[in-house]
Amino acid sequence: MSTESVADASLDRAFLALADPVRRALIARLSRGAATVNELAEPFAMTKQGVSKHIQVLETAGLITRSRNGQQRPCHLDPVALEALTAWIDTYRLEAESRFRQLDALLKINEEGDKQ
Amino acid sequence: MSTESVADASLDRAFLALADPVRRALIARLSRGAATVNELAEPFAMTKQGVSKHIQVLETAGLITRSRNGQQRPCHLDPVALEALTAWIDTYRLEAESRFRQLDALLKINEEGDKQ
DNA sequence: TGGATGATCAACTAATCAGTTGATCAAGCG
DNA sequence: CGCTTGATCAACTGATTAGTTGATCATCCA
Repeated sequence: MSTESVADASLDRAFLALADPVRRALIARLSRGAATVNELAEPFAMTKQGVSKHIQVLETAGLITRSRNGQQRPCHLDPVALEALTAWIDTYRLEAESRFRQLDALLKINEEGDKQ
Repeated sequence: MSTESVADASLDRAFLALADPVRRALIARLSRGAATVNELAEPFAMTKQGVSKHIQVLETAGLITRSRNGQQRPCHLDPVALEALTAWIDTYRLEAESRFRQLDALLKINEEGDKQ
């Protein structure tokens, strides 16, 4: 296993970006389609600057991209970036699950042995 | 879609726990089997107290559990907690991917129309 | 009992983060 | 050109985080 996969600073930014309910709500909204800062800011009891900062965090983390439409700069969710995160988690989740299954099997064998 | 799924404070803690290379390395190590604080601390240029704090963050986030073996308190990775995170991400990733496919199909139809 | 070991608690510092206000930039419109 | 609107930049405050040192707790063992 490469050490990079845990020391990668882009994972720092991506997971940190998800560690905030406002940013998760932004992602949930963007999964239903692109939106501008004003549209994204509307549901929140927060200034537009505040939301803009959150969006910058998401963009720096690579989770969203921006386009240009006149004055507006719509945000788009990037599914590929999200997949990189699930891929990281699954690497270790599946390894741990595999271990658990082996352990269960081992315990079962010992139980059978005890009966005899 | 429930609003809780983005405002859940346990997701805050879990994603924040992953937003640190030391803690990700601990998870990578624990995916290969349980380990004590001393064992986990060994590879790091950090005090044991520092590593112990990271472990507490992981435990509070629900990503690991502790058991008791005499003096030792081994850490175990919890695959179920990891799966909750991939499940959250996948909800929005799949939705966004589905949108992208629809958009691609739409563009393709317009291209065909232009030819005629 | 008394010492060694695994691990945590408490207090402190330096750095980072969330949110605000006020100013600024850039594009559209009369 | 002037004015409005979408969005960002800059500076600042309060809260949280990462890491340290020193002390304490709990368990094992001679």
